[in-house]
Amino acid sequence: MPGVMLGDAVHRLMHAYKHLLLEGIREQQIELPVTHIRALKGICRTPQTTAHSIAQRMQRDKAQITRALNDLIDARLIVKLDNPVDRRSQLLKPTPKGKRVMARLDAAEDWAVEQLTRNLEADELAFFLRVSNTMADSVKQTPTADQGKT
Amino acid sequence: MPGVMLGDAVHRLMHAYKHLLLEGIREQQIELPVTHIRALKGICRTPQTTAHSIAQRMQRDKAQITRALNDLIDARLIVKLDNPVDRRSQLLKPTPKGKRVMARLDAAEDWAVEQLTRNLEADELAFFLRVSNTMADSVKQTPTADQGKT
DNA sequence: TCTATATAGTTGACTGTATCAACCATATAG
DNA sequence: CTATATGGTTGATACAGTCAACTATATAGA
Repeated sequence: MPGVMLGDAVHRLMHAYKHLLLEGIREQQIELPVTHIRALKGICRTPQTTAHSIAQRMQRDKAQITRALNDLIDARLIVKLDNPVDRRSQLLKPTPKGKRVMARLDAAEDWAVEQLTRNLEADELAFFLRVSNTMADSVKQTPTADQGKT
Repeated sequence: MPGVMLGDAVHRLMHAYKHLLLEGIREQQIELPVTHIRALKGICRTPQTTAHSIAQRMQRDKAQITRALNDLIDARLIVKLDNPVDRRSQLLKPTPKGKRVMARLDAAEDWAVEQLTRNLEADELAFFLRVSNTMADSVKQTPTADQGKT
């Protein structure tokens, strides 16, 4: 009967990760919520990104992305450039400052992940990732309440 | 470099679980946020529970618990009884209605877990739980934010 | 006993996360 | 040209999490 335990396990893990990450980030003297960090990471990692593609990759509501992006722009971490092929959207690009912050963010995340996984072997972590993604993916197959929103 | 992937994996899984759970709950025609459900479950499972012990078990802020408990009381799902051994606290007990709701909640959660784990073997799930808990637990060993703070 | 401190719980204020619906501008199919 | 789809913005709202101040009771120590 793992029914009860799975929910708690996920919840606990989520908090553990989030708090470690925030701790690492504070150490880097950066003040950004986790959502913003994830968005910035997406932008730094993929060139030619738009708000839409970020929203898709993060599987988040585009409204949330818009607001996170605005904060990142206010903080001078990213800029919007006109998209030559579609005037509705803009391409997102990190500023030099954004890249510097990203580097420190990566360090913070590495540290957080290291804390989280220090009692694990590499193969255990790989296994975890595989199973975790299998579970997350199995939602998409859900027949009921399928609204297919992208 | 699993650094990046772990965060996303946890995030994705958390959402998948939450949404499945809420979907199952809606199907049972119950309207309760996840926090409330987790609190109610804690109360139903353990006799002689207090707000404090719920907060501890869920690792949540006691303020949050207070409010969730109030909602559960308003919904006539639990009651507070005077604690004979400590007049500062009250014992929490599900009402008959609370127990009935809990049963349906269990069904909803079972369904959600089943959706989530349908592509997994039992041993994979067990392994996942072990690894997940190992990670969540490793936070507690953290030398508490003492990493070369400037 | 009186006092200090710890604990259980409540409340207010605030931040962050997630979602929905309405809306604007541009793109594109017919 | 019109209808519709898409990218993005905004407002509103609900949930989640946290912190600090506060009340009341409990308990240890001088």
